[in-house]
Amino acid sequence: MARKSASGRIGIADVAVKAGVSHATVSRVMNGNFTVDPDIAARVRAAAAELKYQPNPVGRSLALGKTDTIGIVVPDLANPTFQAILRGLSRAAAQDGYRVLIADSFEVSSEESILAGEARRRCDGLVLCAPRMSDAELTEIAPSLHPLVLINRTTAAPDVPSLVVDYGQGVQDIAGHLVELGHTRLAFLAGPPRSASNGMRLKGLEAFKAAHPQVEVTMLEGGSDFDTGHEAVDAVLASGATGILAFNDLVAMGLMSGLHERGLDVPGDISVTGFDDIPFAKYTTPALTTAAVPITELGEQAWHQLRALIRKEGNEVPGSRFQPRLEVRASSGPAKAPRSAVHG
Amino acid sequence: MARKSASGRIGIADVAVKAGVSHATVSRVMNGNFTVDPDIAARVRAAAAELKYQPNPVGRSLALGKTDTIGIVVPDLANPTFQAILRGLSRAAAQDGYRVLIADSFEVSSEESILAGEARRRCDGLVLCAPRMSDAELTEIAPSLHPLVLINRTTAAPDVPSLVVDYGQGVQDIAGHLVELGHTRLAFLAGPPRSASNGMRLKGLEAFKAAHPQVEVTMLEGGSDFDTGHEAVDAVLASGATGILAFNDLVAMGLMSGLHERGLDVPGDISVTGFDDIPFAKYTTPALTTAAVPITELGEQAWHQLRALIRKEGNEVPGSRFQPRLEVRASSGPAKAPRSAVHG
DNA sequence: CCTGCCTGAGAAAGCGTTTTCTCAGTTCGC
DNA sequence: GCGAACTGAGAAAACGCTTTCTCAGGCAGG
Repeated sequence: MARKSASGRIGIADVAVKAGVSHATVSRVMNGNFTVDPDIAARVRAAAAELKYQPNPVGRSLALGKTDTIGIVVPDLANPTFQAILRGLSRAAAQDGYRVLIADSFEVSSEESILAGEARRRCDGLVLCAPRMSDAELTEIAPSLHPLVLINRTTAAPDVPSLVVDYGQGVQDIAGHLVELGHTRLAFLAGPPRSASNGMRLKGLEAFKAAHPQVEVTMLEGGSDFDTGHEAVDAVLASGATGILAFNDLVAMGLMSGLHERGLDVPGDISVTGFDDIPFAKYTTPALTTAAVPITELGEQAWHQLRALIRKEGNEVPGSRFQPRLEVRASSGPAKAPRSAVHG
Repeated sequence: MARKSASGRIGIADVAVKAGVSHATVSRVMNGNFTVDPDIAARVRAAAAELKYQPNPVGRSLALGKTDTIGIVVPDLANPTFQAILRGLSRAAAQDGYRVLIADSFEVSSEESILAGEARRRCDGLVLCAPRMSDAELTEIAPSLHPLVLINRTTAAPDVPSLVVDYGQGVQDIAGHLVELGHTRLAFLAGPPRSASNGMRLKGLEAFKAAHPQVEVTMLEGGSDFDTGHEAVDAVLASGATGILAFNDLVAMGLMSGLHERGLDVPGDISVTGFDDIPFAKYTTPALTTAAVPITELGEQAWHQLRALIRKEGNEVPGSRFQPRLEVRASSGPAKAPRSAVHG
């Protein structure tokens, strides 16, 4: 049976004695160093195969100073957006032989920076996903986290590319779409107050209001999940708006569900729009009008940026801006003509 | 400025010289070893704080022989079920100070075992999620992966707890529910052939058929996502069944969407049921009747089992069986009386 | 035939920790 | 007051690997 070294596992030393060479030589063979005599190399490979030797990555990492692992910290692993980013990131990184370590901060922003630091130390680089921490804190810790890439957040710290979705433009597109359909009273069902992406939406709406003074836009407090939307029915109806911009698709779905329970028709009575275009959006009844965000691609891009940083490629650090694409489906329709105030 | 050792980062050696002690002493202080003179300990702590010293986890891992990290390999990170398991696992592990490394096999079963091995070597333990590999292969590699816990799969290999959802019982519950509603012609929209959980459902249905000879159950080929359900409309209608058991909620949603496009009413014309009770299920129109699987809890339990293994607690390795809970909602209703065979 | 270059492999020095081993310096008991 | 037990901290080994350093041996050139 395979002999074991002091510890339980087979190590480079075992292969070395079996092949009758030094561990240095085994290492050379395993790493494709061609300064080894072919015969000896073959002997080593045979020994390694027979022993089923697999180099210990921890020892390797220590010697090489790299782990072939990157970290990602997200505020909430339950959020489909972050799941999609994780997926894109993981897939792209895997293609280059990197693994990903996840850290979920559960929306407690005070933990974020510790979590990020810990994750970073175990990895070769870090992706910080829509961090909830303050700008000051972010700028402060950013240098210690390098190589670092930011998603949906920017910072003054140097050498930190950031990939951001242009939520501001997205809501303007949606609002414009609703206005074209004849809606003059809109309502925005906002997201979590600390969310930077919510802030961007609000700014976008301000711009929209400035450009369309004739349109009334009511702001409603909200959140980011189904229940938020479901519970917002009363507030939405009270606003008198006929076109609702929900913070995201989840909220929109919750809202549609709530409206349906009240016997209201979407889009007959009220038009509802989402944001993100999560996979489910196509399959709601009615199918949800939303702004599609190429979110998986975002994760993929995050890896590419991070990879450039890790490899110290001189590429100036650009970051990118992603434009949402308006996806018109069945949940938005012509504004109800005031006269046809059908009850039910 | 903080002096740096040969490498870029501050190490234990830097703290040692700053505090005027040996690195051994610094290590002792950092690890709460009380055989150090309080004055010296204070000096060390001050130096560490001033230098913002954080121990390098890789060096630590090598010395300690543990990484405080566990791995999980999933067949498809896009699948809500695996996302939920990951979430539960990650949360539970984090509470004990463990991080999780993810590996996505993208449904290519040939890669699974390599992926699992690689992940395992970097971690203290592994969770294998519904692996697609053959029983033989699983049994073969299981010992080399220990500590290992299996989800939705069992193996003959010893010391491998496995957590499985009783899908067989679940489908029987759903079928029973439909029969109670008066349905006598059912159809099962199956999942991926290689999926073990699909196999369990099939077995459950066999048992059901044996117990209810008067009920006709048609088997239809399928898959595990929306599109599968959406494309299955024709096959479903052709079967003449009035009660459809979809492989999971996603398939059910796709199917409902397709039926809706054909102008058919759910549950008026056809009852549709799902499986899993993903968060979206409550918010479809109509809300989806399904079998709720406590999936996040599954991830949590997986961690507890794995933890016991890592800590070598003698607990006999039980594994657990999770019973789905029938969740009756609006998508299932009384079977249409045969006379009212409305066309379209 | 001797010097010098070159090839190839072993010895050894890291990588950054923890931990055992060792040994000064104290304290205690007799 | 002297050896024994004890305390506390430095030296060194260990963890498993990579890589530089070193050096023996082979070969060509003068």
